[in-house]
Amino acid sequence: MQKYNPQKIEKKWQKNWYSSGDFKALNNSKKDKFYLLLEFPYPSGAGLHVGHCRPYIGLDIIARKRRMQGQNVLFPMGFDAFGLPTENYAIKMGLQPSVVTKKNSDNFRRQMKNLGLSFDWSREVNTTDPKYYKWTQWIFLQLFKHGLASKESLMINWCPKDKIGLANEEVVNGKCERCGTLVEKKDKVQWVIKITKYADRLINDLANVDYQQRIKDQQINWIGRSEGSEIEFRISLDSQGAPVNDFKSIINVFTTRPDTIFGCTFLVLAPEHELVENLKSKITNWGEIEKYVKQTRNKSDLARQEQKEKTGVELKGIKVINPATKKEIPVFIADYVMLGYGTGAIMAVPSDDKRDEEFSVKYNLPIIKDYQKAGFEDFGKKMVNYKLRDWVFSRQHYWGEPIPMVYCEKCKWVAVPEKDLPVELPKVKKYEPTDTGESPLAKMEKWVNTKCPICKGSAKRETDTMPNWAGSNWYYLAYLSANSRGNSKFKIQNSKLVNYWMPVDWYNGGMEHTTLHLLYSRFIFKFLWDIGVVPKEVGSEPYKKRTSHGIILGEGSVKMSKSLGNVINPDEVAKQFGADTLRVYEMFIGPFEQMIPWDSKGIVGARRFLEKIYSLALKSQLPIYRSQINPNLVNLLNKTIKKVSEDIEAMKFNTAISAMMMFVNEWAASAQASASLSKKDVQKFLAILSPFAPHLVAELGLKQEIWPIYEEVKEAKVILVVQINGKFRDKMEVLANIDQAQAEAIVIQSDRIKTLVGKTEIKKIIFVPNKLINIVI
RNA sequence: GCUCCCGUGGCGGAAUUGGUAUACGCGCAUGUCUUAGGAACAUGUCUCGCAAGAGGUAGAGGUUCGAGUCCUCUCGGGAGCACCA
Repeated sequence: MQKYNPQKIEKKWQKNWYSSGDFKALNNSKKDKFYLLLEFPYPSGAGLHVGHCRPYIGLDIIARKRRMQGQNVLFPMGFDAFGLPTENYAIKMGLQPSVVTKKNSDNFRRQMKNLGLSFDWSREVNTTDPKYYKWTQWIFLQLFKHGLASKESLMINWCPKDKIGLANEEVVNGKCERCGTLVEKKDKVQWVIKITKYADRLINDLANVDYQQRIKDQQINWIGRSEGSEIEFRISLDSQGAPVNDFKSIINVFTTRPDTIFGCTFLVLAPEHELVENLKSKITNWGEIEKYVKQTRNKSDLARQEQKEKTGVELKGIKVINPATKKEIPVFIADYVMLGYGTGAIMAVPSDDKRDEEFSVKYNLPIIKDYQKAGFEDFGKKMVNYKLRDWVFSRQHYWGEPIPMVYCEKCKWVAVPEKDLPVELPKVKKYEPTDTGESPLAKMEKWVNTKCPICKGSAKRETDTMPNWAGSNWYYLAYLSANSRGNSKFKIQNSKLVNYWMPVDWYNGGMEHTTLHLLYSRFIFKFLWDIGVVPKEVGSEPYKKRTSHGIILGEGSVKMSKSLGNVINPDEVAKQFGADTLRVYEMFIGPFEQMIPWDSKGIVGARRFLEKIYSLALKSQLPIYRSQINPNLVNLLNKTIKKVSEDIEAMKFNTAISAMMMFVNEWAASAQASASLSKKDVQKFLAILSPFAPHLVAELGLKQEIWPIYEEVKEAKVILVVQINGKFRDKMEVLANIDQAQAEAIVIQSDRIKTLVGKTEIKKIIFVPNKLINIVI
């Protein structure tokens, strides 16, 4: 008998699939469409590791099954290749980033093919292709034209190591999401996109999509909508005792608890609040105030969060009137109040708020514990606040999409005309980031100096580039019109294709993108829908369903990382055990959505399973194993078909495989006794196995790639569990569908039950048809 | 601090609506084939007990004929958010 040799058969079938275009999706078809999407990777120099492969294999199984079920499946792949690591690597090696990108994507593609993944490679996209980013820039122009992109001066998060500005979403615990460096605050003029205008829709429309609950929760939490009131506090007297009546004399606070207004005994402003500067002339302790404000500005966000004790300074000479009690109360600045949230000012209610209480205790301020709340729920002006910030969209680096804007002294910021897109990245010799926070493109005078599209006077190009999240905002639309590698003529406005394919039926990606790419791309899709680029009937949500996989950890449950040297390369696993073994093992290792440690010993189980199938399938072609059919095995096959069909859709790949293992164990036992399966049934089993181990099944000769239909098994006899007082005592085979009286009669006659019950009185008998009988004594 | 998730053998983990706890795999043990090896094959593998039986899903209570599953509390682990007013 031949030995299972995956290395040989896998190469053969991969060559066959990828040259024949087996996985091509049709842009029009009578079949049902099914758009299955995976987050496209950033092609790093390190290549794929086994953690990347987990979602690829999982979704590949779904794609292959749906094709067998007769659907027109679009399962595309591409590369999101702009970004810092490539730029840094290119700088180090003295290469052009585009050269590095090509090399890395080629390697990623090779590795994916090595796993037998059924991507439609004819639709591959790459975000760094000028034909692609032409449309990324086009979207930016639309945002600008609709007033959703503007250049603003603001305090941004600045990573001193990467020398780049960061969006709020890219700061994790006060540190740069990418490199972990402590983030600084920097005053900069930046392009900002008004995602906050979509905050409510981004929350509300979650009701209409099928996302895992943890994903919805995280997005809702991030957007952080809270309803409350804005309340005006008037400044009562200046330091000279004269009334102040100009606009500066009002302090607006935001509160979610207007009903606690009677308990408000002081106000607190964020130290950076503009009113502090405006009230300078009235403040008697200005020196002290100035010092505190300076201290706050120098503090990092993390240091501000970590400090345990509350600090602050009273604005002496300033008092405000509590609009409910009409009493004069003092005003403080303190760094526990943030400028970025609400109005940057709060009414402190020490009786109801822990933080205010701490502050009151420290500075000896009155705490009123007993006051009227009822009837004041609507005090002030109703207002909604969000934690979500607008999206800082400028990056001071080379390897990104140029922002297609021109600055003219006369006409100010002017959009590059659409016909002039793409604004291509110029080839530069030096593209190191600068300490001044200026983009490396700024030094390219030839490129920077241009003409104003409006007045034709001299003008300068924007030299900042877009963040690495820009290209992934619309890539699911790019796949629709992509036709072949490097030659795609993308068109974003293609209502026929968009109508046919969108929305994406099922989208899987990492949890780490929930408040980044996933949120951003939902926002951009809604915008494209609003301006009519996406047909109305498609709806304003790009993804119908979103799932997330768990990451794979190294052995001993530590993170797999280059620095720990515990990264497992799928190429090596495939070389040693075969790609099918790797596929089966990664799916069997544990629940798909759960974090799981890699176990190099466990792989052999998957390999043994496939070897067993290989030899059983070959044996089953021998006449001796055909002569006798084992009906129990046929029943089990049908149950297995049902289980595997359901489990794949629920992403319970681990239990699907365990069901197939049980079946194979029974099959092997049956074959030992020379009773086996019909040719047709062997084909059925190979069919349900094929999404998991496609090479092996192809080698064993699956005749028709059709997903088998489960045949309901009508069992004549069932196993009835017998309990006494809820404890398992016995089981017996009885005819199916017998009633309680019949069951009782049979059970009572059993010697075992007779002795156990003895002479004790039977109080009650619980009967669950075809399942269980419980005697209560 | 708030929100969510999770605690089952030596290990990864199974267990429709509450109904035989530990499926499946790894590891381990014994044996077989083999010059040898194991990524081969066979059998066994929660605890106590010779057995009958008893106990057992982090701990303590509760609901129920019956609880890994539902409720309450405690302990432990993980994730997300965070002076968010």
